[in-house]
Amino acid sequence: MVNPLRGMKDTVGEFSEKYTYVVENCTKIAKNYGFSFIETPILEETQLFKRSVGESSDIVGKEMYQFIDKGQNDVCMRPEGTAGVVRAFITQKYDRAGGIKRFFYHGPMFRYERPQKGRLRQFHQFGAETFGQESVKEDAMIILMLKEMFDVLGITYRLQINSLGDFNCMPQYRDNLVKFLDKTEGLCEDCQRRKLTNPIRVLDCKNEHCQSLLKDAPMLLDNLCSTCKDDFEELKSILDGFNVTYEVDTKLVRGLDYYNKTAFEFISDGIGAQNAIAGGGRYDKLVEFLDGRPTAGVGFAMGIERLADLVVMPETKKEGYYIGALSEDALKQVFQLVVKKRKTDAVHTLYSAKSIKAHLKAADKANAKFFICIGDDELKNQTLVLKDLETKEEKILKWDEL
RNA sequence: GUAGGUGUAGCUCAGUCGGUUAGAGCAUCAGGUUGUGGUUCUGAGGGCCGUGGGUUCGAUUCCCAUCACUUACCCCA
Repeated sequence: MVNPLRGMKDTVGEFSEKYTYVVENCTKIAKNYGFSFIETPILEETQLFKRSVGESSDIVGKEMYQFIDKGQNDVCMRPEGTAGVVRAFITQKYDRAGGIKRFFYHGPMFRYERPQKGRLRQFHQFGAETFGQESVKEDAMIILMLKEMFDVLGITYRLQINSLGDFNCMPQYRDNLVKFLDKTEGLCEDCQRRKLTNPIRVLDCKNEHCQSLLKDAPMLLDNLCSTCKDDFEELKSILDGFNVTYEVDTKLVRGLDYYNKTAFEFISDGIGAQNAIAGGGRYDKLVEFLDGRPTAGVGFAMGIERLADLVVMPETKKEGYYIGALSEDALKQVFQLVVKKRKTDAVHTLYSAKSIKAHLKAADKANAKFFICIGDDELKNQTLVLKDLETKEEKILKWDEL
Protein backbone atom coordinates (compact mmCIF):
# COMPACT_ATOMS: atom_id res chain seq x y z
CA MET A 1 0.00 0.00 0.00
CA VAL A 2 1.25 3.44 -0.86
CA ASN A 3 0.75 6.00 1.88
CA PRO A 4 0.61 9.75 1.47
CA LEU A 5 3.79 11.62 2.36
CA ARG A 6 4.31 12.81 5.89
CA GLY A 7 2.30 15.93 6.64
CA MET A 8 0.13 15.65 3.53
CA LYS A 9 -3.56 14.96 3.63
CA ASP A 10 -6.31 14.25 1.14
CA THR A 11 -9.12 16.75 1.04
CA VAL A 12 -12.11 14.43 1.45
CA GLY A 13 -15.10 13.83 3.68
CA GLU A 14 -15.87 16.31 6.40
CA PHE A 15 -12.79 18.41 5.74
CA SER A 16 -13.77 18.65 2.09
CA GLU A 17 -17.17 20.06 3.11
CA LYS A 18 -15.57 22.60 5.40
CA TYR A 19 -12.86 23.51 2.92
CA THR A 20 -15.32 24.41 0.18
CA TYR A 21 -17.56 26.18 2.67
CA VAL A 22 -14.70 28.37 3.89
CA VAL A 23 -13.45 29.14 0.39
CA GLU A 24 -16.90 29.91 -0.98
CA ASN A 25 -17.80 32.26 1.84
CA CYS A 26 -14.45 34.03 1.88
CA THR A 27 -14.51 34.37 -1.91
CA LYS A 28 -17.87 36.08 -1.77
CA ILE A 29 -16.75 38.52 0.90
CA ALA A 30 -13.42 39.25 -0.81
CA LYS A 31 -15.24 40.08 -4.03
CA ASN A 32 -17.51 42.46 -2.14
CA TYR A 33 -14.37 44.19 -0.87
CA GLY A 34 -13.10 44.64 -4.43
CA PHE A 35 -10.65 41.75 -4.71
CA SER A 36 -10.40 39.55 -7.78
CA PHE A 37 -9.13 36.00 -8.07
CA ILE A 38 -5.51 35.30 -8.91
CA GLU A 39 -3.75 31.97 -9.14
CA THR A 40 0.01 31.80 -9.32
CA PRO A 41 2.22 28.74 -9.84
CA ILE A 42 3.00 26.46 -6.94
CA LEU A 43 6.57 26.15 -8.18
CA GLU A 44 8.74 29.26 -8.37
CA GLU A 45 12.42 30.02 -8.54
CA THR A 46 13.92 29.57 -5.10
CA GLN A 47 15.37 33.03 -5.40
CA LEU A 48 11.89 34.58 -5.21
CA PHE A 49 11.32 33.32 -1.69
CA LYS A 50 14.82 34.02 -0.50
CA ARG A 51 14.49 37.63 -1.57
CA SER A 52 10.93 38.20 -0.37
CA VAL A 53 10.32 36.08 2.69
CA GLY A 54 13.89 36.71 3.76
CA GLU A 55 17.02 34.66 4.29
CA SER A 56 16.79 35.15 8.01
CA SER A 57 13.30 33.70 8.33
CA ASP A 58 12.76 30.14 9.50
CA ILE A 59 10.77 29.48 6.37
CA VAL A 60 13.73 30.06 4.10
CA GLY A 61 16.29 28.88 6.62
CA LYS A 62 14.93 25.41 7.20
CA GLU A 63 11.43 24.82 5.90
CA MET A 64 11.67 25.12 2.14
CA TYR A 65 10.58 22.36 -0.21
CA GLN A 66 13.48 23.10 -2.49
CA PHE A 67 15.02 21.01 -5.25
CA ILE A 68 16.84 21.11 -8.57
CA ASP A 69 14.58 20.21 -11.49
CA LYS A 70 15.52 18.33 -14.66
CA GLY A 71 16.59 21.57 -16.32
CA GLN A 72 18.99 22.30 -13.43
CA ASN A 73 16.76 25.11 -12.15
CA ASP A 74 16.79 25.79 -8.43
CA VAL A 75 13.07 25.70 -7.67
CA CYS A 76 10.85 25.70 -4.63
CA MET A 77 7.29 24.76 -3.71
CA ARG A 78 5.77 28.00 -2.47
CA PRO A 79 5.85 28.28 1.32
CA GLU A 80 3.41 31.19 1.34
CA GLY A 81 1.32 33.13 -1.12
CA THR A 82 2.41 36.75 -1.06
CA ALA A 83 5.72 36.32 -2.86
CA GLY A 84 4.12 34.71 -5.88
CA VAL A 85 1.38 37.31 -6.09
CA VAL A 86 3.91 40.13 -5.91
CA ARG A 87 5.99 38.42 -8.59
CA ALA A 88 2.89 38.10 -10.78
CA PHE A 89 2.02 41.74 -10.14
CA ILE A 90 5.44 42.74 -11.45
CA THR A 91 5.38 40.20 -14.28
CA GLN A 92 2.13 41.76 -15.49
CA LYS A 93 3.81 45.19 -15.26
CA TYR A 94 1.01 46.43 -13.04
CA ASP A 95 3.66 48.27 -11.06
CA ARG A 96 4.34 50.43 -14.13
CA ALA A 97 0.66 50.88 -14.90
CA GLY A 98 0.01 52.43 -11.51
CA GLY A 99 -3.34 52.50 -9.76
CA ILE A 100 -4.71 50.12 -7.21
CA LYS A 101 -4.95 46.36 -7.64
CA ARG A 102 -6.58 43.90 -5.29
CA PHE A 103 -6.19 40.12 -5.50
CA PHE A 104 -7.35 37.15 -3.47
CA TYR A 105 -6.07 33.60 -3.80
CA HIS A 106 -6.35 30.20 -2.22
CA GLY A 107 -4.45 26.98 -2.61
CA PRO A 108 -1.76 24.72 -1.21
CA MET A 109 1.42 25.94 0.47
CA PHE A 110 4.39 23.78 1.47
CA ARG A 111 6.75 23.89 4.41
CA TYR A 112 9.11 21.10 5.35
CA GLU A 113 8.35 20.98 9.05
CA ARG A 114 7.48 18.43 11.67
CA PRO A 115 3.70 18.02 11.47
CA GLN A 116 1.53 18.52 14.53
CA LYS A 117 -1.95 19.74 15.32
CA GLY A 118 -2.79 22.58 12.97
CA ARG A 119 0.46 22.24 11.06
CA LEU A 120 0.98 20.23 7.91
CA ARG A 121 3.68 20.10 5.29
CA GLN A 122 1.10 20.75 2.64
CA PHE A 123 -1.55 23.10 3.95
CA HIS A 124 -3.95 25.57 2.41
CA GLN A 125 -4.26 29.27 2.69
CA PHE A 126 -6.79 31.84 1.64
CA GLY A 127 -5.20 35.23 1.25
CA ALA A 128 -5.57 38.66 -0.25
CA GLU A 129 -3.18 41.43 -1.28
CA THR A 130 -3.71 45.09 -2.12
CA PHE A 131 -1.17 46.98 -4.22
CA GLY A 132 -0.77 50.71 -4.68
CA GLN A 133 -2.82 51.81 -1.72
CA GLU A 134 -0.71 53.62 0.87
CA SER A 135 -3.57 54.65 3.11
CA VAL A 136 -3.83 52.92 6.44
CA LYS A 137 -7.54 52.80 5.73
CA GLU A 138 -6.75 49.81 3.51
CA ASP A 139 -5.07 48.07 6.44
CA ALA A 140 -8.20 48.68 8.45
CA MET A 141 -10.42 47.52 5.60
CA ILE A 142 -8.54 44.25 5.36
CA ILE A 143 -8.92 43.65 9.07
CA LEU A 144 -12.63 44.45 8.83
CA MET A 145 -12.92 42.03 5.93
CA LEU A 146 -11.29 39.30 8.01
CA LYS A 147 -13.59 40.04 10.90
CA GLU A 148 -16.55 39.64 8.57
CA MET A 149 -15.21 36.33 7.27
CA PHE A 150 -14.77 34.94 10.75
CA ASP A 151 -18.19 36.20 11.80
CA VAL A 152 -19.83 34.46 8.85
CA LEU A 153 -17.91 31.26 9.59
CA GLY A 154 -18.89 31.39 13.25
CA ILE A 155 -15.29 31.63 14.41
CA THR A 156 -14.32 33.56 17.53
CA TYR A 157 -10.88 35.07 17.70
CA ARG A 158 -8.52 37.49 19.38
CA LEU A 159 -6.93 40.18 17.26
CA GLN A 160 -3.42 41.43 17.97
CA ILE A 161 -1.99 44.46 16.20
CA ASN A 162 1.29 46.29 16.14
CA SER A 163 3.21 48.78 14.07
CA LEU A 164 6.70 47.92 12.94
CA GLY A 165 7.53 51.42 11.75
CA ASP A 166 8.75 52.36 8.30
CA PHE A 167 12.04 53.09 6.59
CA ASN A 168 12.25 56.38 8.50
CA CYS A 169 11.96 55.15 12.02
CA MET A 170 12.65 51.43 11.81
CA PRO A 171 16.40 51.55 11.04
CA GLN A 172 16.96 53.94 13.89
CA TYR A 173 14.95 51.79 16.23
CA ARG A 174 16.82 48.74 15.07
CA ASP A 175 20.12 50.41 15.89
CA ASN A 176 18.86 51.28 19.35
CA LEU A 177 17.68 47.74 19.86
CA VAL A 178 21.00 46.28 18.72
CA LYS A 179 22.85 48.59 21.08
CA PHE A 180 20.61 47.38 23.87
CA LEU A 181 21.10 43.76 22.88
CA ASP A 182 24.87 44.21 22.74
CA LYS A 183 24.79 45.29 26.36
CA THR A 184 22.57 42.37 27.32
CA GLU A 185 24.19 39.13 28.43
CA GLY A 186 22.62 35.71 28.34
CA LEU A 187 20.41 35.75 25.27
CA CYS A 188 19.65 32.32 23.83
CA GLU A 189 21.54 30.99 20.82
CA ASP A 190 18.73 31.78 18.44
CA CYS A 191 18.62 35.36 19.65
CA GLN A 192 22.38 35.72 19.26
CA ARG A 193 21.86 34.77 15.63
CA ARG A 194 18.77 36.95 15.22
CA LYS A 195 20.68 39.91 16.61
CA LEU A 196 22.83 39.78 13.51
CA THR A 197 20.31 38.69 10.88
CA ASN A 198 17.03 40.28 11.96
CA PRO A 199 17.25 41.84 15.42
CA ILE A 200 13.56 42.76 15.58
CA ARG A 201 12.68 39.11 15.80
CA VAL A 202 14.45 38.84 19.14
CA LEU A 203 11.37 40.59 20.50
CA ASP A 204 9.07 37.66 19.97
CA CYS A 205 11.47 35.00 21.18
CA LYS A 206 9.47 32.41 23.11
CA ASN A 207 12.31 31.81 25.56
CA GLU A 208 11.21 33.07 28.97
CA HIS A 209 14.71 34.02 30.00
CA CYS A 210 15.12 36.16 26.89
CA GLN A 211 11.78 37.80 27.56
CA SER A 212 12.86 38.74 31.05
CA LEU A 213 16.04 40.27 29.65
CA LEU A 214 13.95 42.28 27.22
CA LYS A 215 11.89 43.95 29.91
CA ASP A 216 13.76 47.23 29.56
CA ALA A 217 14.40 46.98 25.85
CA PRO A 218 13.35 49.91 23.69
CA MET A 219 9.85 49.27 22.37
CA LEU A 220 8.79 49.64 18.78
CA LEU A 221 5.70 51.68 19.54
CA ASP A 222 7.68 54.25 21.57
CA ASN A 223 10.01 54.89 18.66
CA LEU A 224 7.66 55.42 15.75
CA CYS A 225 8.02 58.50 13.58
CA SER A 226 5.05 60.82 13.44
CA THR A 227 3.64 59.36 10.21
CA CYS A 228 3.73 55.83 11.55
CA LYS A 229 2.32 56.93 14.86
CA ASP A 230 -0.55 58.81 13.20
CA ASP A 231 -1.33 55.89 10.95
CA PHE A 232 -1.37 53.48 13.85
CA GLU A 233 -3.70 55.81 15.76
CA GLU A 234 -5.99 56.03 12.76
CA LEU A 235 -6.04 52.25 12.43
CA LYS A 236 -7.03 51.88 16.04
CA SER A 237 -9.73 54.51 15.80
CA ILE A 238 -11.28 52.90 12.74
CA LEU A 239 -11.30 49.54 14.49
CA ASP A 240 -12.83 51.18 17.55
CA GLY A 241 -15.48 52.71 15.32
CA PHE A 242 -16.52 49.27 14.13
CA ASN A 243 -16.38 47.78 17.61
CA VAL A 244 -13.53 45.50 16.69
CA THR A 245 -11.75 44.50 19.85
CA TYR A 246 -8.00 44.15 19.62
CA GLU A 247 -4.90 43.95 21.75
CA VAL A 248 -1.85 46.03 20.97
CA ASP A 249 1.13 43.72 21.22
CA THR A 250 4.30 45.69 20.77
CA LYS A 251 6.28 42.48 20.49
CA LEU A 252 4.23 41.15 17.60
CA VAL A 253 6.81 40.96 14.83
CA ARG A 254 5.81 38.09 12.54
CA GLY A 255 8.20 35.63 11.03
CA LEU A 256 8.53 37.05 7.57
CA ASP A 257 11.03 39.76 6.83
CA TYR A 258 9.02 41.87 4.44
CA TYR A 259 6.58 43.56 6.78
CA ASN A 260 6.60 47.22 7.78
CA LYS A 261 4.09 49.43 9.60
CA THR A 262 0.91 47.49 10.35
CA ALA A 263 1.30 43.90 11.47
CA PHE A 264 -1.58 41.83 12.81
CA GLU A 265 -2.51 38.34 13.82
CA PHE A 266 -5.81 36.65 14.49
CA ILE A 267 -5.46 34.10 17.27
CA SER A 268 -7.86 31.39 18.32
CA ASP A 269 -7.75 29.36 21.50
CA GLY A 270 -8.57 25.70 21.52
CA ILE A 271 -6.95 24.46 18.33
CA GLY A 272 -3.68 23.40 19.91
CA ALA A 273 -0.36 25.13 20.12
CA GLN A 274 -0.62 26.51 16.59
CA ASN A 275 -3.10 29.21 17.41
CA ALA A 276 -2.61 31.76 14.62
CA ILE A 277 -5.55 31.49 12.24
CA ALA A 278 -4.67 34.48 10.10
CA GLY A 279 -1.86 36.96 9.87
CA GLY A 280 -0.77 39.82 7.72
CA GLY A 281 0.32 43.37 7.44
CA ARG A 282 1.86 45.98 5.24
CA TYR A 283 4.88 45.44 2.99
CA ASP A 284 5.57 48.70 1.19
CA LYS A 285 9.11 47.77 0.13
CA LEU A 286 8.52 44.28 -1.18
CA VAL A 287 7.63 45.19 -4.75
CA GLU A 288 10.88 47.10 -5.22
CA PHE A 289 12.88 44.38 -3.45
CA LEU A 290 11.65 42.17 -6.28
CA ASP A 291 12.72 44.69 -8.91
CA GLY A 292 9.35 46.36 -9.42
CA ARG A 293 8.58 50.07 -9.28
CA PRO A 294 8.03 51.16 -5.67
CA THR A 295 4.47 50.15 -4.83
CA ALA A 296 2.75 49.94 -1.48
CA GLY A 297 1.31 46.59 -0.43
CA VAL A 298 -0.89 45.17 2.31
CA GLY A 299 -2.28 41.70 2.72
CA PHE A 300 -3.10 38.72 4.83
CA ALA A 301 -3.26 34.95 4.69
CA MET A 302 -5.32 32.55 6.72
CA GLY A 303 -4.84 28.84 7.28
CA ILE A 304 -7.82 26.90 6.00
CA GLU A 305 -7.04 23.73 7.98
CA ARG A 306 -6.95 25.70 11.20
CA LEU A 307 -10.18 27.44 10.28
CA ALA A 308 -11.80 24.13 9.44
CA ASP A 309 -11.28 23.02 13.04
CA LEU A 310 -13.34 25.99 14.17
CA VAL A 311 -16.00 26.55 11.52
CA VAL A 312 -19.58 26.23 12.60
CA MET A 313 -21.24 24.54 9.62
CA PRO A 314 -24.89 25.23 8.86
CA GLU A 315 -27.25 22.34 9.50
CA THR A 316 -27.50 20.03 6.54
CA LYS A 317 -30.91 20.27 4.94
CA LYS A 318 -32.70 17.67 2.88
CA GLU A 319 -32.01 18.53 -0.70
CA GLY A 320 -32.67 17.24 -4.19
CA TYR A 321 -34.48 14.21 -5.50
CA TYR A 322 -34.39 10.46 -5.27
CA ILE A 323 -35.84 8.50 -8.17
CA GLY A 324 -36.09 4.70 -8.02
CA ALA A 325 -37.56 1.83 -10.02
CA LEU A 326 -39.87 -0.79 -8.55
CA SER A 327 -39.49 -3.18 -11.47
CA GLU A 328 -36.96 -3.99 -14.15
CA ASP A 329 -39.38 -2.59 -16.72
CA ALA A 330 -39.34 0.81 -15.02
CA LEU A 331 -35.55 1.23 -14.99
CA LYS A 332 -35.43 2.73 -18.45
CA GLN A 333 -38.01 5.40 -17.60
CA VAL A 334 -36.23 6.13 -14.32
CA PHE A 335 -33.05 6.77 -16.29
CA GLN A 336 -34.91 9.22 -18.50
CA LEU A 337 -36.33 11.11 -15.54
CA VAL A 338 -33.03 11.14 -13.64
CA VAL A 339 -31.06 12.62 -16.50
CA LYS A 340 -33.77 15.17 -17.26
CA LYS A 341 -34.09 16.29 -13.65
CA ARG A 342 -30.33 16.54 -13.21
CA LYS A 343 -30.34 19.55 -15.52
CA THR A 344 -31.75 21.53 -12.60
CA ASP A 345 -31.38 19.53 -9.40
CA ALA A 346 -29.26 16.99 -7.61
CA VAL A 347 -30.76 13.55 -8.19
CA HIS A 348 -29.90 10.25 -6.54
CA THR A 349 -30.88 6.90 -7.96
CA LEU A 350 -30.12 3.18 -7.90
CA TYR A 351 -29.44 1.14 -11.00
CA SER A 352 -31.51 -1.85 -9.90
CA ALA A 353 -35.19 -2.45 -9.08
CA LYS A 354 -35.94 -2.51 -5.36
CA SER A 355 -38.91 -2.56 -3.05
CA ILE A 356 -40.41 0.80 -2.22
CA LYS A 357 -39.16 0.40 1.32
CA ALA A 358 -35.60 -0.12 0.17
CA HIS A 359 -35.86 2.95 -2.03
CA LEU A 360 -37.16 5.07 0.81
CA LYS A 361 -34.29 3.97 2.99
CA ALA A 362 -31.85 4.83 0.25
CA ALA A 363 -33.50 8.20 -0.22
CA ASP A 364 -33.15 8.95 3.49
CA LYS A 365 -29.53 7.97 3.42
CA ALA A 366 -28.95 10.28 0.46
CA ASN A 367 -30.71 13.04 2.40
CA ALA A 368 -33.05 13.73 -0.53
CA LYS A 369 -36.00 16.04 -0.07
CA PHE A 370 -38.24 14.62 -2.80
CA PHE A 371 -38.96 11.00 -3.56
CA ILE A 372 -40.22 9.39 -6.74
CA CYS A 373 -40.77 5.72 -7.47
CA ILE A 374 -41.70 4.30 -10.86
CA GLY A 375 -43.59 1.00 -10.92
CA ASP A 376 -46.19 -0.73 -13.09
CA ASP A 377 -48.97 1.75 -12.30
CA GLU A 378 -46.81 4.71 -13.23
CA LEU A 379 -45.67 3.06 -16.45
CA LYS A 380 -49.26 2.41 -17.46
CA ASN A 381 -50.49 5.96 -16.72
CA GLN A 382 -47.28 7.85 -17.50
CA THR A 383 -47.55 9.48 -14.08
CA LEU A 384 -45.44 9.66 -10.98
CA VAL A 385 -46.01 10.27 -7.30
CA LEU A 386 -43.85 13.08 -5.99
CA LYS A 387 -43.41 12.72 -2.26
CA ASP A 388 -41.95 15.38 0.00
CA LEU A 389 -39.92 13.42 2.52
CA GLU A 390 -40.09 16.19 5.11
CA THR A 391 -43.79 17.03 5.03
CA LYS A 392 -44.81 13.57 3.76
CA GLU A 393 -47.12 15.23 1.28
CA GLU A 394 -47.66 13.47 -2.02
CA LYS A 395 -48.95 14.66 -5.32
CA ILE A 396 -49.43 13.01 -8.67
CA LEU A 397 -47.74 14.48 -11.72
CA LYS A 398 -47.47 13.60 -15.39
CA TRP A 399 -43.94 12.61 -16.43
CA ASP A 400 -43.48 15.74 -18.47
CA GLU A 401 -44.57 17.92 -15.57
CA LEU A 402 -41.52 16.99 -13.51
C1' G B 1 16.31 17.49 14.86
C1' U B 2 14.54 16.41 20.30
C1' A B 3 10.82 14.42 23.86
C1' G B 4 6.15 11.96 25.23
C1' G B 5 1.76 9.07 23.63
C1' U B 6 -0.51 5.49 20.32
C1' G B 7 -0.53 1.29 16.53
C1' U B 8 -6.38 -4.81 17.21
C1' A B 9 -12.42 -5.00 11.56
C1' G B 10 -13.81 0.45 6.76
C1' C B 11 -14.38 3.97 11.47
C1' U B 12 -14.33 4.53 17.16
C1' C B 13 -12.44 1.43 20.64
C1' A B 14 -12.69 -3.12 24.22
C1' G B 15 -9.71 -7.44 25.39
C1' U B 16 -6.08 -11.35 26.23
C1' C B 17 -2.53 -11.27 34.56
C1' G B 18 1.17 -15.32 27.77
C1' G B 19 -2.79 -20.67 26.36
C1' U B 20 -7.87 -23.64 21.64
C1' U B 21 -12.52 -20.62 16.81
C1' A B 22 -9.87 -12.19 18.99
C1' G B 23 -14.97 -8.90 20.66
C1' A B 24 -18.57 -4.52 20.75
C1' G B 25 -20.82 -0.15 18.64
C1' C B 26 -21.21 2.36 14.08
C1' A B 27 -20.83 1.51 8.83
C1' U B 28 -21.61 -2.07 4.63
C1' C B 29 -24.51 -6.07 2.42
C1' A B 30 -28.84 -9.52 2.54
C1' G B 31 -33.60 -10.58 4.51
C1' G B 32 -38.35 -9.58 7.70
C1' U B 33 -44.47 -12.72 2.53
C1' U B 34 -45.10 -9.08 -2.69
C1' G B 35 -46.28 -0.11 -3.26
C1' U B 36 -44.55 4.11 1.96
C1' G B 37 -38.95 5.83 5.01
C1' G B 38 -36.07 7.84 9.22
C1' U B 39 -34.35 6.35 16.22
C1' U B 40 -37.53 -1.52 14.35
C1' C B 41 -35.91 -6.82 14.20
C1' U B 42 -32.82 -11.03 12.19
C1' G B 43 -28.56 -12.50 9.81
C1' A B 44 -23.92 -12.15 6.93
C1' G B 45 -19.25 -10.57 5.24
C1' G B 46 -14.97 -8.23 6.99
C1' G B 47 -8.81 -8.81 11.27
C1' C B 48 -0.79 -11.79 8.98
C1' C B 49 -3.84 -7.66 16.72
C1' G B 50 1.86 -2.01 12.27
C1' U B 51 6.69 -4.69 10.64
C1' G B 52 11.17 -7.47 12.04
C1' G B 53 13.72 -9.98 15.77
C1' G B 54 14.17 -12.00 20.97
C1' U B 55 12.34 -14.78 25.46
C1' U B 56 8.98 -19.16 25.73
C1' C B 57 6.46 -25.62 24.76
C1' G B 58 3.37 -21.50 23.02
C1' A B 59 3.44 -14.18 21.76
C1' U B 60 -1.80 -10.18 19.41
C1' U B 61 -0.30 -10.00 24.88
C1' C B 62 6.38 -9.66 27.74
C1' C B 63 11.38 -7.47 25.86
C1' C B 64 14.28 -4.98 21.90
C1' A B 65 14.50 -2.65 17.29
C1' U B 66 12.09 -0.39 13.31
C1' C B 67 8.30 2.10 10.73
C1' A B 68 3.88 4.92 10.86
C1' C B 69 0.54 8.13 13.19
C1' U B 70 -0.04 11.76 16.99
C1' U B 71 1.09 15.72 20.59
C1' A B 72 4.71 19.19 22.15
C1' C B 73 9.46 22.14 21.59
C1' C B 74 11.46 25.66 17.45
C1' C B 75 8.58 28.53 14.04
C1' C B 76 4.29 29.78 11.74
C1' A B 77 -1.30 29.70 8.62
